[in-house]
Amino acid sequence: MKTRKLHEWDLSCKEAIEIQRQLASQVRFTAMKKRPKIIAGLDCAFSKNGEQIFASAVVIDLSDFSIIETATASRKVDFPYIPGLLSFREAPACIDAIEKLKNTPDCLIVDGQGIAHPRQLGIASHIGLLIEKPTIGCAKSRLIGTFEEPGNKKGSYCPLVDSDETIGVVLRTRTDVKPVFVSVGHKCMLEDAISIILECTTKYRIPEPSRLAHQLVGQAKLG
DNA sequence: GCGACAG
DNA sequence: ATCTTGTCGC
Repeated sequence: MKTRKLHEWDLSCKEAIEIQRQLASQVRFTAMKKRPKIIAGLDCAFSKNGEQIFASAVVIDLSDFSIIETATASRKVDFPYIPGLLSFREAPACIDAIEKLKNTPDCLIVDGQGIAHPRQLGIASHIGLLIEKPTIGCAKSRLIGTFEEPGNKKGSYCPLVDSDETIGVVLRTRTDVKPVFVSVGHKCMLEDAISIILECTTKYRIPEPSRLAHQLVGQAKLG
């Protein structure tokens, strides 16, 4: 699928932060029109020496979780890992993989935060703006915000709060298993994000699209 | 200055 | 993210 170029990627931290501030105002929180049928998962991995980054996208049919299409890409790493600036390190490779997809998913789940970010522009939101499609951030740990421990049953969740605002939820995707951090990426509402993540989660803690993308990128990294 | 800090 | 095997438990 097509993506658009919103800015350069060869940036200093200061420039990257300024771009995040500018892009954050473009994020939209609109209700998802229809229940998504085709969903994609995205994930990255790095070579042992840390010089190469790999990204993979897996498109699945939500009705039966069958894989419709997959794509992988790799390139040289050119930005360090800095909390809050993750997208400048991983998004370029992700975009490469996304551009190889022939199908256009109704929604894309990204490994990381959406608006639950210091400047409301986590990697899920950033990628959402680049592809102009609904995106959801599903992270395995917290970046910012405070929260109470959700009930231990699958489906229970607690708000993730920052400055008196609900920026996401801490969601239990499996009974008695560590919860995940879900936040809106772009073009959807928190309620959409929660239901979609739960709908995509079956046997494991991580939603199926993301889990499959993780497996695939692990393969791509090997050879 | 100290502690926190997606992947 | 990455370095890494077996092992306890349902």
